[in-house]
Amino acid sequence: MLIEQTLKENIVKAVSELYSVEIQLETVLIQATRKDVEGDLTVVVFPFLRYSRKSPEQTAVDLGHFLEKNVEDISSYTVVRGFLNLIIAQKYWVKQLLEANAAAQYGCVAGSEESPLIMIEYSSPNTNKPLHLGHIRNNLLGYSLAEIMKANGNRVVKTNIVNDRGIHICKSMYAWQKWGEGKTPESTGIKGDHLVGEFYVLFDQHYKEEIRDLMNGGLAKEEAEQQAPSIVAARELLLKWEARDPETIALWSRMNQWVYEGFNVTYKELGVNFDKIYYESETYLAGKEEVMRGLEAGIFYQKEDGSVWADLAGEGLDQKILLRNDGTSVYMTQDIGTAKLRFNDFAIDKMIYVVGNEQNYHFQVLSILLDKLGFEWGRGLHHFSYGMVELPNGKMKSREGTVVDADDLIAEMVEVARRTSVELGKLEGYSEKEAGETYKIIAMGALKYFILKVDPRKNMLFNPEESIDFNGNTGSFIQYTYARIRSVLRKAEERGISAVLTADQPLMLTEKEQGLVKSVTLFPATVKEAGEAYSPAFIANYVYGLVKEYNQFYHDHSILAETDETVRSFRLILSETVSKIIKTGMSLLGIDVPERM
RNA sequence: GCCUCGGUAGCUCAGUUGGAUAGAGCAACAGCCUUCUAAGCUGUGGGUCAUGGGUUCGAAUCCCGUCCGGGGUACCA
Repeated sequence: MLIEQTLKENIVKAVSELYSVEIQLETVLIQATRKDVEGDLTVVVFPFLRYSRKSPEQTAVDLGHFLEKNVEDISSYTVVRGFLNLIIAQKYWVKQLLEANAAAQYGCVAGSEESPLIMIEYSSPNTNKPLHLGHIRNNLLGYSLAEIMKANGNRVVKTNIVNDRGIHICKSMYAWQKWGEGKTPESTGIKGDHLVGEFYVLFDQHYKEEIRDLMNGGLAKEEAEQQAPSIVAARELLLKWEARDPETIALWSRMNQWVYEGFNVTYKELGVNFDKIYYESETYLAGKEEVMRGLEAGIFYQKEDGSVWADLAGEGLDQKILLRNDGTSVYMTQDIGTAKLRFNDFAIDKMIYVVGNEQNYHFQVLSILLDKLGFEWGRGLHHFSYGMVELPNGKMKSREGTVVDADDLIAEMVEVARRTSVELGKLEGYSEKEAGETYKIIAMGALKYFILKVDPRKNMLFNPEESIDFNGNTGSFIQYTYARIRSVLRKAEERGISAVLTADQPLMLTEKEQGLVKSVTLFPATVKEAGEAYSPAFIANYVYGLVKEYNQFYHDHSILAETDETVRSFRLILSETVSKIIKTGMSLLGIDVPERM
């Protein structure tokens, strides 16, 4: 059992005995002692002054005396400026370390059949263009979130809603029909999603030209935008699609298939996957049905032109359109249908949507609408909202071509990792295949960590020139530390050194060793906290802190050369435990760690 | 206009439920490879935590105002 809990209980007892007041366990605050002050854990005594009616110093002494007497692992205490600093017996830290090292999945809670079922939606691409940097952030956050939720003992279903229908797809389809010359991924050697994306761009180019020509011919901008032949043709395709025109459907399936094959390659590179994929083309009708049901039930209302609306004035919001006057559905309609199908398919306890913060309003409304429609889970939807990725020259705009393509970025990261590794003379003796795999692990580690270490809620800046970094607070630094520990452990094995240690063995720990063990014991709380706050960044920054601390320890202490067997055993176990935590922590971020680098 | 989220070192970012003297990395400068991997370690310089008030033993953190920026705001997804 962790000592914090014992301490809290004893402080409650102490306050009761000394000052005759019963306080709540939660009001007791215990934190790690500052590095420059003697002690391990610090009790903040200020909240108790009103009960003790004494000075902070005197109150701290009262409590310190009580704890020293009543808690076995407390060896002594100091009082500095009203803070009670407890010094904990070294034996306790050794015991904690041995427990951590022996645990099968230290810091993680095993789930069961009865564990809450959490569905996490992430990725959710449109099928008219390849994935870009913004999608990468989404995918990494979603995957990591799922891993963290699992580590906290939940059952998790990862899901993806593919926006496979709509005017955007028809634009690519029309461009391909008109200018495609029968090109396919096979005939051109171009990845399917990129090929379709090229036609989307092509469409936009022609569309813009047409608008310009029409405006030169005297039309107003709005009229030109409506009358341009390309957009008229794309709309026709959409109508044909809705009417299930066989030829249109065939082209639609064919081009979407190209995109899926392309996406799957990128997903594999990113290391993300899904348990269940929904397609908008299969859910939007269910949404329409729900809206019509709501209309009949009087929850929604219809305007003269036939469009269907929700009045959310009572919620402090506006009017929201749900069906256009031609009966076609909008974004919201589809999400209603998708949500309904999901809750039919799975016994979901909690639904989490990983979607950018530009859609905060959308999810606020979705939650209310589902609630109005009588779904008791409507209010419980959780929108995991994250900020945008910005480039040095501003936002990414796909139409303006200022996007960082996911595949290009990954390829570039791998290349830089390879070059750096070769320059540093690492991986000698590795086969080309082994080395290639390691470059990939390093490259993806750098990319993933760079994105996940940032607080999801905030917008983040990505500078392609500077961000591809392998030094400092990076995934590579963490991987490097892991590889080095593994190397030490291999050497120990080669030399026939094994670690033998029990908690009772007398041991004088150095300040760095003790600090490191303390950080190790924080890991389970970190995972739990991250699970509640849904924050991979919390895990990332913890792991970095631990690794930094380990590196300092590593440079100050020899591990293998130590002559004292007890000390050497302790350091070996400490190193091994740290490496296990690195591996677990990084896996919660979806990052692999290499045995060598 | 209204709603919402941000503003911490030159740059990119941390900062647990309010706790002690605000922390890393990058960039700059100076050191450290014959030992277990130098993708590392050590040191120096760098801060009005946007700003003004409030709450209290104590505020980067909570509340209010102001300034700046992102996003949203009735038929794009």
